[in-house]
Amino acid sequence: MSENTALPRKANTKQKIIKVSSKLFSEQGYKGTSVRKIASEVGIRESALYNHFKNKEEIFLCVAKEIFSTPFSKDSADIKESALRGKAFLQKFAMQYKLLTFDKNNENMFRLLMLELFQNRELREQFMLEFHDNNIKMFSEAFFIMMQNSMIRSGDPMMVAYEFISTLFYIRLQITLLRFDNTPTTALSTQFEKHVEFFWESIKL
Amino acid sequence: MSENTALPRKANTKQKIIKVSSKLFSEQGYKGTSVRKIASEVGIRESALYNHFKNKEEIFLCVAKEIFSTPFSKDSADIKESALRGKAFLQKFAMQYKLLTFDKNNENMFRLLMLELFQNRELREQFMLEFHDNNIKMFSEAFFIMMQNSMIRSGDPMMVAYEFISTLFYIRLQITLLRFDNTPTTALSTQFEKHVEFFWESIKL
DNA sequence: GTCTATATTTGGATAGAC
DNA sequence: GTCTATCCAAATATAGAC
Repeated sequence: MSENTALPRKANTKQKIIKVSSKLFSEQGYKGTSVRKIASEVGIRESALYNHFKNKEEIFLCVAKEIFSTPFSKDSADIKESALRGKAFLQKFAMQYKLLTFDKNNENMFRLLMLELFQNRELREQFMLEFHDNNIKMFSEAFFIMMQNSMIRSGDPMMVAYEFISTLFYIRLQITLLRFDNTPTTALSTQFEKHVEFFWESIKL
Repeated sequence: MSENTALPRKANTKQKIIKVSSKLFSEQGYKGTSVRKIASEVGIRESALYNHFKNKEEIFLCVAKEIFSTPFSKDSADIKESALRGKAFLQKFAMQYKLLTFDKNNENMFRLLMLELFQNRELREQFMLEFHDNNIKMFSEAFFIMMQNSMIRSGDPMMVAYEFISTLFYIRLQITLLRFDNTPTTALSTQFEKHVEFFWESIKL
């Protein structure tokens, strides 16, 4: 067997640090996670950590970068086309949202975001931008098109977007909270679908 | 002037500690707030703090108690009556919710709740109960009554309750985030009202 | 790149005088 | 109830040998 069958070991210490930190930060928060704990869980001494990162802050920033690296494809090019599919468009988005909610890695990053939201101004601004503004913008466009095509009742497209998104976020927060305590989320597992159903009934013509 | 014109001074040290801690915890979180900072802001030595509280944890618990002491009157006795008022009932609740959102003290407690939500299991459970379950229960009742009286389209009352509450929460979170950075909330100031408008249009018969 | 050793700071908490 | 003094533990970070 060649020496890199599984992992290149040494060269990947940095990756391992990121992975471990990612887990710890998302469970205990920034203040609650000590460099000691990170090092010990990685299996090296604290001093060795500083060969890979300047300080604790830099480790955090490296981890935090991943929070907003969501693989949501929002090609505003084909929004027009997608919007014409009406309910199916909403369903597709809600399903992607659901997948993210239950994806282990995205779940951790979402938890980290919530944990540090009020501790980190930059995180707040990015949250507003990526979680809110961008989605509002996209859905405003979509709902506007639906209105033009008499698929839904007319009104302020941005308002409709706001209503649609807010509930998705709330469901995600609730599920993430329950899962953190290993509480079953069965009652909520179909909430995303139900939301789309209810919402479409509310706006369709 | 008698000696208790303004404040009884000594006897109220405990109250001052609670007030100061309340502010600090809600800004920096539990870990981010040191007993040193609390004592210094109160104007006493750390050791003196321990005459009033056993330890830091006890101070926090004392502060945290206030989080759920919301003065929401939910006399389930007059729910029946209130529900019959339909839209006005939703408006009234939304306005109370709005007041809480902008009330300085409630704002701090809400921020503290969000800050420690993923750090404190008991807080999570209380959040689920007080912020979610109780409201869902009340609104389920109310919407059920409205359905029976053909005021709104029929469906699962709990689902309708969920949709109504989730957006309120989202608005509150967003406003609290903005205000933490002293960002103007003008764009959101009427969001509660708009939500009720949109929502009522969605369900009314 | 990792280790041992150590510097330095900060934080929670107690003892005992007043 | 508050103060001074002090203790102890934990945490971030660096120096220098291997």
